[in-house]
Amino acid sequence: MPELPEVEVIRTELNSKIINQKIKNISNFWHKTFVNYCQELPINDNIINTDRIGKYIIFQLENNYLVIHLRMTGQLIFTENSNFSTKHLRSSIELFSGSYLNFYDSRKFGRIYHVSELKSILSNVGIDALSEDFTNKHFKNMLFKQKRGIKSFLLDQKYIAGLGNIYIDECLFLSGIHPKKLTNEIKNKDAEKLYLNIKKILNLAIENMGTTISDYRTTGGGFGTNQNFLKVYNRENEECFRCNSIIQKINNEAFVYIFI
DNA sequence: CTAATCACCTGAAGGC
DNA sequence: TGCCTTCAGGTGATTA
Repeated sequence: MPELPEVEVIRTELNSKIINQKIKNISNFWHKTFVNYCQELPINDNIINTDRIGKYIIFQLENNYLVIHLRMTGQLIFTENSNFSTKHLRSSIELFSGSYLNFYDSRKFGRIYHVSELKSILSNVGIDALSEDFTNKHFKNMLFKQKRGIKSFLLDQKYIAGLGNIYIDECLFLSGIHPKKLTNEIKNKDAEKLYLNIKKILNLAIENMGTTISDYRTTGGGFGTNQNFLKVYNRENEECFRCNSIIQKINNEAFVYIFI
């Protein structure tokens, strides 16, 4: 499912395609997908810039923003003409260039918000995991103030934004930390290791164009390749690469792995 | 405060 | 073939 790396690949690809393009029309085919907090649709607005916080993609318009969350199955597909599939098409942004940015979403969980202020949507979203302001010190401050399972903490977007099941499992595995380990009991050295692995694994996944397990696609409809390098996610009942024991799943929530 | 559960939705996969 | 159940899991709301 799309997490920070997938969303960042999509944002980067779109950046070169839609900046300085003018919106001609927006068509919506599922009543909940497009959430308009403004008076009108942003027709005739220029797309000035793109940004990303956690799993949210942000299009800065002239006076307001489009904020997109793909949730589980959302896809943003860019096409240069009107010859495209309408299966699972929930929203379509037509540009004056004749191109379309189409939002496909089989499960209908994804959203496009049209807002005049970002805080109306992003007020509960914490610091982006790849932000330069997200430092090791900042991480440890948040970590040691909590007393909860480390995976649950990392999943909570109000502290660190962008991590989901795939990359949390990979980061914890690489750091040798059990997903249910309590945050306040994690050793200083392990916390630092985890911090560095978060940055490392996210950046590697971006280089690999994201992880395609089922629905994630790049804006041209292509697959990522990072699924070929996963060490623990999606490997239930397979042998651990480190100790050869069998990887087990707990509560649909996390993976357990046994160390030598 | 945290944890657990449900709701939102659909399609794929597996059992019978 | 077909019906039924389970599972995938991001987020927000609700309950304990």
